[in-house]
Amino acid sequence: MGVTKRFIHSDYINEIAQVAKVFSHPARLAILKHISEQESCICNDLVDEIGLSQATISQHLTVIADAGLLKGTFKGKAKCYCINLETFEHFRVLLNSFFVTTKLKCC
Amino acid sequence: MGVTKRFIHSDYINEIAQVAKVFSHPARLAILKHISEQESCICNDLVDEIGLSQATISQHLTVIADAGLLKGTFKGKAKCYCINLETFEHFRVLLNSFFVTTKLKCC
DNA sequence: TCGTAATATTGCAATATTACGATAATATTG
DNA sequence: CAATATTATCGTAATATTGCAATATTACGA
Repeated sequence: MGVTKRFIHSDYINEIAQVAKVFSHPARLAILKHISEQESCICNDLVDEIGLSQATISQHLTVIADAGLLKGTFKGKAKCYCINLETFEHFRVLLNSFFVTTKLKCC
Repeated sequence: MGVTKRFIHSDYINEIAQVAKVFSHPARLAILKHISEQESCICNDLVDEIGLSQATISQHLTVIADAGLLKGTFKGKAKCYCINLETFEHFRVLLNSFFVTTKLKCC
């Protein structure tokens, strides 16, 4: 089918899966890395740095932004992206919580 | 195209993306949770607990096992699964490292 | 060895994802 | 306003993923 049956799982499980999905593509990780290293970043820079087309980079940026991981402002012609640290930290804690709570009960 | 261009990224980035992918499906998270809560687990129990077919559960178990997250032994007719804590902890540290190192350099 | 129970594999249909070229939209500069 | 630069969106092709029924395999007990 190709469609994930989310309704059979808890909200907690679904949220973690959704968060993990954002980080499950190397291009998105690379984008996050690049943005973090430059404090702010222009999409066109990313196109040069990473070897993907502008359209593809823009798509990945949308996924990252939809997850709430970006704060975008305009600076000159280019859109200036910045990582939303609050969301980023929230995701770190969320993912870690899965590991910790799972580990505690394991054999 | 549908095919991820892994060769343009570093091994580190690719490894983290691969790990995140394992955790990016709610069924796999649910399976890990169930196994951890029962110390050991039979696939058929998972089929009852989670609302997916035996074939689908088995497929997800393969993905989890291929990642090195399971230790499987035989107990009676059923296969007894147990989480590989070393790998599990390794993955936790790996994912966390991405967050920590990215965060440190961010604006 | 035969039957049974449990798990794995195969094949398929439906949907999702990835990637890119073309083009549109938006903002800045002249 | 026109030209330019930058980013977003659309359409499309190729591949991946998800899920299940059917079947195969495996292990055990009679």
